[in-house]
Amino acid sequence: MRKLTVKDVAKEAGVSTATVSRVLNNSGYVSEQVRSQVLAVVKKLNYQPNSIARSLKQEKTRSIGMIVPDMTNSYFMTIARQLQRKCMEIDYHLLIIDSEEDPSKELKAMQVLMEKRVEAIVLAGTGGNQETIRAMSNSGIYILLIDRRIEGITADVVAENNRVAAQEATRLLLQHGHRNIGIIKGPQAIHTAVERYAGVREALVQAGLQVQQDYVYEGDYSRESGIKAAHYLLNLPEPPTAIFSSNNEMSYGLYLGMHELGMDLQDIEVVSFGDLDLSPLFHNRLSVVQQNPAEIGEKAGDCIIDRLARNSRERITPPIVRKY
Amino acid sequence: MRKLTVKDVAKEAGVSTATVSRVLNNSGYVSEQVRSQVLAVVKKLNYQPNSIARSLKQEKTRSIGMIVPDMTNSYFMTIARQLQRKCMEIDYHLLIIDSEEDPSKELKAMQVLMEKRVEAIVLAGTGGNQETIRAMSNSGIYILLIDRRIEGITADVVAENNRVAAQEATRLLLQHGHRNIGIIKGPQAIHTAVERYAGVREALVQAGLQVQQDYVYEGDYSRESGIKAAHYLLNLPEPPTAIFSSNNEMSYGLYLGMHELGMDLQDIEVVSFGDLDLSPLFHNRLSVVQQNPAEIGEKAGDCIIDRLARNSRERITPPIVRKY
DNA sequence: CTCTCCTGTGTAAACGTTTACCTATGTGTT
DNA sequence: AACACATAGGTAAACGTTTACACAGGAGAG
Repeated sequence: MRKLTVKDVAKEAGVSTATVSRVLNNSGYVSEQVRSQVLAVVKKLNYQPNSIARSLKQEKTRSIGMIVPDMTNSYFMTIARQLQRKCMEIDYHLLIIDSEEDPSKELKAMQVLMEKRVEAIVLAGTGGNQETIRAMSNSGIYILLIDRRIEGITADVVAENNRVAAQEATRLLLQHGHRNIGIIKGPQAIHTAVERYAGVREALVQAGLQVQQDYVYEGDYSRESGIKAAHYLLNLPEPPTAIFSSNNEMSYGLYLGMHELGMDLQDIEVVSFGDLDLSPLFHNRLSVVQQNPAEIGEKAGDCIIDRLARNSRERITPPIVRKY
Repeated sequence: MRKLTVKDVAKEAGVSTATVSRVLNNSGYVSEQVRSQVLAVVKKLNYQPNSIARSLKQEKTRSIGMIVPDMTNSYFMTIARQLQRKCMEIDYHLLIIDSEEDPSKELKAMQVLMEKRVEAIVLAGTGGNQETIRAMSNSGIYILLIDRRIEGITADVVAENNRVAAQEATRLLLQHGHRNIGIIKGPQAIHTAVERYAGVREALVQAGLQVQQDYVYEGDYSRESGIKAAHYLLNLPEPPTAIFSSNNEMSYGLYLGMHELGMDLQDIEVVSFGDLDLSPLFHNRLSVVQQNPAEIGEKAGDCIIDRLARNSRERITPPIVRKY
């Protein structure tokens, strides 16, 4: 029950291994006669080429790596799915690793991907490991940042325009007459969190208000921190009448916290970055900034294909920065 | 900027490639002197071994494949995360592919994994491809079914006891006095759906009731089908006073549907398989069957390690069927 | 009729590792 | 002194592909 090799096929078909390879790869010249003969044998023996050997010889692994900060978050996995589809189309495969928002795990992941000789890395980073990222980029591997920019790294980026979106979300609250707005911001190591917070501040300043630090709570994008934020903000002497929440997990936490406090969910107007399941049920008092992960995945795939197509190596182009 | 090989390291360190390899793998004898010398060179040149070449020579890829029916579903990805952790521990990596609940994509995925020479496949199947699965299993690769059994396939399975859980969930509704219970069941090609439906029926029969087909709606585990189910069940001449929903996505749909119909969410008592985000907010009228994906991932990892540890190949043991 | 070029096929050398086998020391035991 | 055995390290052959090169026959051009 040993695995078959190209030699077995060659022998059975009465040709050389070179010919078998040519048939399998549609390369070089091979007569129609022999071609079908070989294919018949392949089918008969149920031969499956060893892609490891192929990769070694061709010095191409036909694989790309992806590092996400939370594998259980459907936002990132929607990106991943779209990317995987694109990869499949060009016969590549996607190797997904979860960094769990932990820079040291991220580092490990990058090393693994390097050893696996992936041809590109799609990275939604934790914000750390700048030196390693730079080193890898210099060593020739294509690095594409998604969702989050990373400070000090110049590379292609596919991301949403968090700042403008946050501005608009904030303006919505202002238009509804709120002047006392609570802010649940994300961890300031993460680019999206910084951008969103900046957007909120800008909108407030434009409206002639100033940001009161008392009304800002820094969470870590987790549900638990949303609960804490709720307890903090809603127990202020003069609680906010509206809250901006920087991501959906924290918004879940916010609602859970309100529930713990015995409040009616409608007591506060909320605007959340990222959709919530069941959000339609809250629609009178909840607005969300719709994100479009599928589109990010799509565009990331295009970037990758673009780069891999031109056999790379030669050009040292300035990074293309794409914002959507 | 060519990639370094073991030869480069050997030359630089003034030793043979064999010695370098021995150092890197902690195998065979090598003096402390030479060892540190080699390691210094490795560090200095920033050499990274090519795991492709290693895999080829060793005929081990140190990789395992996983096929899930929905990559964006946090249930499966929680399993995946746990599994990936386990894999990392033993220096394996996990290759995750999304079948999107589509048997033909599943087939493609299996072929890719075979060519990649993964050492095991963890499969949450679509219910199809029995012949291929059998063939692969016969060809020596270890196949571990998770979450869902597959008809006609004998293999190790790590799954929850859906039937008993569904029974208990149903009994809860019965205890609350409901006699008119709507059922949203899942696609009958999928094992979990069959089991859950069976559990519900059993509980009803035990209570001396009989299943009325009018009150059973077959969805496809998607949110949309949950919405349709709501419209169907709640527009019956005599609508149910309680509903059993076979998975969480359909439960989301159910609530969205109720909302569309202008109903109060509290009008109906619901028991759902699989937790919902924000479910605490509904607690008076919603109960959920808590699932434990992390535990499934954990146990699946154990199975894999177990099997890989004994160098396999020799034993033809009867499959271990594990139910949790 | 010769020269060139296209077609079809085989031979063997890579790709970058690991490892079986060999040789050479030293060290302790009898 | 003779032997066994542990230590240390080199040589070269694999692993399963792809592909550069070589060669041969046939066709078309001059």
